[in-house]
Amino acid sequence: MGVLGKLRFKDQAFKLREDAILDATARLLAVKGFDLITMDDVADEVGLSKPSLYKHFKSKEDLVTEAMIRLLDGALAYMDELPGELGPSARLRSLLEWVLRVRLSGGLPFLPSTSPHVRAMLTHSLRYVTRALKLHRMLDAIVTDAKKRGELRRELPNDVILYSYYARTCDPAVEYLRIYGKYGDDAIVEQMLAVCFAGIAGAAPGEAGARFPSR
Amino acid sequence: MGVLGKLRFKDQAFKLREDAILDATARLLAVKGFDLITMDDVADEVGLSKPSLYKHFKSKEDLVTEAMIRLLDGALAYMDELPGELGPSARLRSLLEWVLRVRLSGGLPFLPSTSPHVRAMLTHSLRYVTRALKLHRMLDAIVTDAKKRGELRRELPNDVILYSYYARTCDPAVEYLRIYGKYGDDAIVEQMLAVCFAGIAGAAPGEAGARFPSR
DNA sequence: GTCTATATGGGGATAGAC
DNA sequence: GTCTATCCCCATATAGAC
Repeated sequence: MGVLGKLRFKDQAFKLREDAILDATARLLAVKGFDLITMDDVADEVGLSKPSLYKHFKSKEDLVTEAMIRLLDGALAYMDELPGELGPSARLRSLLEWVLRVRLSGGLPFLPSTSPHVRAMLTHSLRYVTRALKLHRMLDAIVTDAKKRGELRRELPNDVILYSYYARTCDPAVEYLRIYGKYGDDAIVEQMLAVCFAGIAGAAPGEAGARFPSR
Repeated sequence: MGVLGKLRFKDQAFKLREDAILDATARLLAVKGFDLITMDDVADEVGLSKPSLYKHFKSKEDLVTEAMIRLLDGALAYMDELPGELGPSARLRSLLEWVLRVRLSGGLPFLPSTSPHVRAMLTHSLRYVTRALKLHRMLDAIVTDAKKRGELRRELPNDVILYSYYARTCDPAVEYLRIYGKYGDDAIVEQMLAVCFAGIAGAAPGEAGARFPSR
């Protein structure tokens, strides 16, 4: 072993510390959002000093981008592990449930929704965009399949379904239900899934479908 | 008239300028969000200098809170103007449509969703909370009524419906549809309403209702 | 690679003239 | 009440010792 083993050990430790930093970043992102995070916060959370952070990530934007990339990787890995016999609609449900549970356990920043600044930052990262596009295409195919089977409403365009779906992953209703509604995590997930897929409207189609011209 | 008339004229001008400031604030909030707005931005947008802003509003938080209050007042006024014969579900649709159209025309900050900081700030304003509570109670009664009529799903608790409804007013899907989907405003509003009330699931209840245990 | 100490810049808020 | 000029804190990022 010798020198090579030592180097690999060092690399491992380095990687572990990086993971710890990214964990802390994700946790803080979920609580404070991008703008209000300070590098001091992250450093304190990990138990490192600020300059050490900059040895790992060259800027705050880089750090946050990396955390978001890891998040997408988690989602992609989750999709890969789903059993092959699962139908398209169930796949969508399952992924949304996973994302909501990650969020409820304090891990996930509901970030892509936030400021234009953050969106611009992420879309300028090739590595992020690559993963986002891969996931998007995968989900787009699933939606198409689900519509074919009648599991999703055929009259809705794919992008309307997908963007609404993405929005549910960062839906503030989750926070409201936890803070004001006093629901447990399981109940929140269940309700969110129900509303996402079935909507809030009941069986009376007359009134529910009625429109009132605004202005 | 004399002195009194002059004073009233001055007050009117003052009020008009305040409205202009609040308009600009709302516009900027919609674009940049609370954290990224600077008082210089607002001053420039209105064509005033920064210290003059502070003659009208004692702090940035005060300014933004006031803008949000005016927004709620607008919603309350809109609800008052709805024709009495309109059913509960149609009232909900109509208000959501109004909010979305305000947002699409660049006016509305989808704020209450954002950071804990902003939420704390607003909940500490008695005037804001009063209005929010008034609107909330009004909508709660409407939801109860709608469920009774079968226009909304009876198995959903009121707060689940309401928080989901609130979340739709600041749904990032609107931005995505405009930016990537290239839809017109009318189409976006229509799709958003459809998804909100009817969900994305289709008529095949077997698969759509299936669950997959996460983890 | 890790720390203490510091440079730099931006933005909220104000002083003081007019 | 409006402006110009300024204060001052805070947060990103770095210099330099160990």
